[in-house]
Amino acid sequence: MKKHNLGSIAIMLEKKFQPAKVEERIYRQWEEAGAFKSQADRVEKGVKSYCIVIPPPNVTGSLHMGHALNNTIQDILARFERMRGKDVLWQPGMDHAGIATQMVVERQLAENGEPGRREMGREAFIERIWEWKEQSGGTIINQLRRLGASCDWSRERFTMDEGLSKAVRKTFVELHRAGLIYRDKRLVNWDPHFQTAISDLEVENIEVDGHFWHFKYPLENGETYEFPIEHDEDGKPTKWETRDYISIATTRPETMLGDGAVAVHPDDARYAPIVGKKVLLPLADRTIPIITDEHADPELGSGTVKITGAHDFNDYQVARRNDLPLLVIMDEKGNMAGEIPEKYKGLERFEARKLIVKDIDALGLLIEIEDKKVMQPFGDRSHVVIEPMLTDQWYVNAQELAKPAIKAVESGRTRFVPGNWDKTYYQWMRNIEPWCISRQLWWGHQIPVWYGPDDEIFVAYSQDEAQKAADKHYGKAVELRQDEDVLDTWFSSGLWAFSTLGWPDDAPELKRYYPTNVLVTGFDIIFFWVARMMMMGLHFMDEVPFDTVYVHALVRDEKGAKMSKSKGNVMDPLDIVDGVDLETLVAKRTSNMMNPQDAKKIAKATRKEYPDGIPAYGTDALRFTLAAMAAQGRDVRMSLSRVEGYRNFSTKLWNAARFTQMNECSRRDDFDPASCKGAVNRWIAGEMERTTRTVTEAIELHRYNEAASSVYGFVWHIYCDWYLELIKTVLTGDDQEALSETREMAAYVLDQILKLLHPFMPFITEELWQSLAEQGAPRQGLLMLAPWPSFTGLEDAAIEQEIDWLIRLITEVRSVRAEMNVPAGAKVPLIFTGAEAPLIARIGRHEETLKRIARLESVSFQAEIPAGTIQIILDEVTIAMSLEGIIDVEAEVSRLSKEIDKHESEIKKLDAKLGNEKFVARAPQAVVDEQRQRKADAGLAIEQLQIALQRVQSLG
RNA sequence: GGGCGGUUAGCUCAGCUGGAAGAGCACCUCGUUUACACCGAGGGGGUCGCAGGUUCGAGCCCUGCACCGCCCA
Repeated sequence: MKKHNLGSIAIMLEKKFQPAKVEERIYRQWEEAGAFKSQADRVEKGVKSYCIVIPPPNVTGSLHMGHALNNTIQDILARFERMRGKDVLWQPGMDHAGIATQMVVERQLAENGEPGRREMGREAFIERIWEWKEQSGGTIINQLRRLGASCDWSRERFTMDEGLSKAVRKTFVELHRAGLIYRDKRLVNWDPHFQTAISDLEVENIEVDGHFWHFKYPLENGETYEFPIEHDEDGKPTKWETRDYISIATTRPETMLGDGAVAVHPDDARYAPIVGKKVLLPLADRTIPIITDEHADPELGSGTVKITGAHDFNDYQVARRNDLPLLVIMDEKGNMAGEIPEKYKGLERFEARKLIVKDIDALGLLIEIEDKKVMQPFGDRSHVVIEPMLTDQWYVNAQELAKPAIKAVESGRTRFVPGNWDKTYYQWMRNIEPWCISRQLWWGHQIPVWYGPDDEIFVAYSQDEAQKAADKHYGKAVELRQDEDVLDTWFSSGLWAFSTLGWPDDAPELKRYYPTNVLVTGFDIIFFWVARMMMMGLHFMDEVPFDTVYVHALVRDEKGAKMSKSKGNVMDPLDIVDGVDLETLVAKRTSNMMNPQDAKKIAKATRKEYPDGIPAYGTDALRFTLAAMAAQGRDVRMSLSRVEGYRNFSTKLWNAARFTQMNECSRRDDFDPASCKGAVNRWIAGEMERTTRTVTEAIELHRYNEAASSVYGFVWHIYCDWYLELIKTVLTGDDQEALSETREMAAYVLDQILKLLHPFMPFITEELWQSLAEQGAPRQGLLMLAPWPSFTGLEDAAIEQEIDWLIRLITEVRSVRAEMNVPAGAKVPLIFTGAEAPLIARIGRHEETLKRIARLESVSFQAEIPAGTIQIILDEVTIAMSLEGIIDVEAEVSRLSKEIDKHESEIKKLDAKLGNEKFVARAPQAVVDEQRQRKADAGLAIEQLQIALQRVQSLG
């Protein structure tokens, strides 16, 4: 390497970017500079605000690929808008995750052999959770820092904070006063493990191998009827049998003890004779009626359905319609209870099932057991079978709140990107059910409801206030007890977009940042969260919480499978950043498994897929991969080869910077790219303008993949492949004027590249920005806070055409050399024929470069094509390469013939088009002209190629 | 059953308003040229799922079908 005098301060860049060495330092610099901070008090004219609220990760959570994608996109937007001069607030925080957190701490207590939650009591347990939160909660927040997330951490919020809790209480009280929160007894999804109600959304319906048990329910008093058992072609019964029972089928035999009726379809003729009669419910020793209801499907099984109103959602509707009793036959643990025979009381529900089937069989009433796939509901946290249960709970009238929320999207006040997600939103919102908000947990916002001695309800902001109201109501001091339940975590998350900004207080942030600009989220929580924020935001703020909801894809594994612990295909984003050895990876994937029996299989697959573990690629490579793959409306398949490719890209950029450094490409403060005289410099200025525009527009439109690939292509295939190659002659030449212009331009363009790339690759760009500061004019500050580039007027069609021609020429020469197996070191003469003055001048401008890059011995002009040469046809000129002694005539004939074929088939296609009168008549003139021009060009090329062909053939 | 999406190079995917089928990776050949082998140069590779239709013209618009995925019931 040639030594340059760079002065005493400049230290040559290392050969490669080393993320592990740099990332932490850079992040600290940003934080120390206060670069992430929003400035609600900034009053300069024209400074616009830009706000994103983070989808609050769960306090128990740790970073997965979904978070990495979600937060990379948010960070791209935050950094982009910050550089565009906006006052950006990216509001971070976490939610308290009622069930999950309680579960974690309870498990910890059990592992330590400490007293359980109930033994220690509510207050002590909650204290314990806070302790846990301080020590090990929120690991995800630090992991987000590793991703480079530029959140305003000084404003971090937690849904259990005092401020947010105040917001929750106010919301509850006001909705209650408005009649939009009420208490009701309905069927809920009951989780027998956690012993709490959960929402529909926390229930996963999974298809499992189950059974259809067919029982006989005998008719009361031994009555009989004729039941058709054979039919003719028209479906008319031809044979009957006498039955003294009705046949029912169930997937859940244990619920039969709670049956209130047997239903048949009103049009089902088979059962018409016995409708209204009663059957004797086996084991339970009571009778139940045979009723008609549309719910019974004549096609399914025997066409009858037993109705257990208190333990099935469909049956519940039937029971209500038909005024049937709702018999609760299980307790909160899922054990049999209530008005049932003694022998079943206290039995666990699946034990009870076995016994009941056995007992029915013993009575001779079991007809058959059919194998059947059944959809079974499971708690998404507890993984136990969810039990529909009839309980008293608090509800939000979601139907009412949904009305304005639907309207807001219909009218475009909030817009989904990509647009088709609004259908999902509508579908959910228009069929919304009452929202059960109470949870039988301890961790969360305790419901601000107090009960008097006679269960009179007092809803208030505080105990004091409730007490006052109660004392007034009763006319004396009474003892109140607060509702023991807490609110659904999503109740507080629903307020997130404004509670984090200070509501209900009159905070400056609320005024400045609400409504927020964009919400970035995965489609899986449109229901959970987006819908609820829309409802709450519109109700309490009278304004939508965000203008745009950008819905990104799910991150899947390389094969397209959803990442999950149980499949053992989870990839930890930080393992891609930092690298991980095989044993650690295997251990991670096989620990704390729900199905430990899968561990072996998963370990084996992991060893096979990553025999050497995963190398460290750094944060920038991961982020760029996610951005480049985040095309709208598509899932992201995480592929390490893509990450590797983008890691290579960062190395490429790094080395381009090294190159400029070695060549003393120093920045000049007042440099104006429009001032350049050199053709190559003017050309790169135009390309830079185009790329800047594309990247800017693409980010604005949330086309992250397009922005990423545009800047990628510019850096690698324009700046590195061509620009830096084309300027090498100037850099080593002695034209001082051209040299300084070129050095300044090279440095200038690199600076713009760093800016354009910064939102995607914040670390390497900031590092280079600072390293290159040592050379040339002093930096004003961090790249993170540097202004986003914007150019006009640098594009020049003539220059573009010139450099494009030069590039095509070089490519042609290289291609011929490769095909003719000209040794890489061999320099050959190049002879132009048919070149007119402007072209000769153009060639003159690039002669040195041309000779260097195309490995030419000389460039000359002649009237005739010399013998013993190979010809290249480029537009109107024929270019001869003198390859005396090394021409492979056969290869050349085949090369030229192939070229001719290509043009001929092109002409054929064009002829077909142009020969079509309708095309000529109806297509736009410009299109027709273009086709004609193309045909002319192809014809000319063929002519020249044929001449070349003849010459070569004459050699052989 | 209802809804949404997908099917383009060996793989992963772009392709926006209909007007010359693209990228990355992989593959083949060559290569110590003043940044980079995590590199450079050159090259091969496509019935755009199938069948109709609209249009001067369809990967793109319409209809039907097949297969795959997701959500809801």
